Amino acid sequence: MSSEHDSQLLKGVLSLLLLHLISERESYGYELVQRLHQVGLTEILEGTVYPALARLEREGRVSARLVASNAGPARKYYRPTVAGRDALTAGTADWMSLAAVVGAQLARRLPAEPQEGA
Amino acid sequence: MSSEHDSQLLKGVLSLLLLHLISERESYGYELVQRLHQVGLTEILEGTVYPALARLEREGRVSARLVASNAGPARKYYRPTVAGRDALTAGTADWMSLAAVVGAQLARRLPAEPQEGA
DNA sequence: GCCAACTACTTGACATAGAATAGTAGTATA
DNA sequence: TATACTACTATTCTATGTCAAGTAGTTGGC
Repeated sequence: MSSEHDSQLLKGVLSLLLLHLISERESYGYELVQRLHQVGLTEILEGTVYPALARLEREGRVSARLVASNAGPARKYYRPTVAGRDALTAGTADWMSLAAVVGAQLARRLPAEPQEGA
Repeated sequence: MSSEHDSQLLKGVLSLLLLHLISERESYGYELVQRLHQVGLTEILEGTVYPALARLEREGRVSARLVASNAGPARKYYRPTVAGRDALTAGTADWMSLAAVVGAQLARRLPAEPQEGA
């Protein structure tokens, strides 16, 4: 349902999600795209994820290591650095507090509509 | 607390909030900045809100009328158009569903931490 | 009547980050 | 060696928030 013209809404959230996912389990770009699709973000493309990972690496929030694959080119596995975990914690708090405000405002428009996103 | 380096997190959300606020009550730019500050978004500047309103107007999502003020220049009062209300409804649904996913993911990082953002 | 202060809106240069698209390269299989 | 799938890289475009400055109307002190 919906989630077709998010575009801007994803800004800033994607890097947070990526940090979270690799913090749950070391992962590589291609797989991260699939994991994002699995949790419902089906419109996120490789061309969005790879640059985001490169940004995170350049900023020192994730570290990467190449691991040979038996089904294609080597995979670049990412895991958060200490700075990455800090950023994730801070970013999560940021997002939570903004979401609380936004949610409180926008929720008024959906008086008692059942949500199935949980 | 926090809400200091949101920057990107606000993308797309601001126009939604503006549509919501003027849909609650017709309002003008200067006042909208103050209303945003009141609900907790204290870092939003005029230079952010006015261009956002101009964009919404250019896109036909809000209409504006000038009303003379007794304490300064004329105020430009905004209210949503039909397209604006549609955009608000669609955008709210979009945000809610994204927030559900993001919240479900990120919430795991804060097992039982009390939130005071409500 | 002029100047300061406050209200309110406008504008333009800038940075960030996601979208779109294409391209490169490794492995396997036929 | 050609095809298909996996996986990463590179380039360009665009939307939108930030920053900073500026315009203009009203009021009040002097």
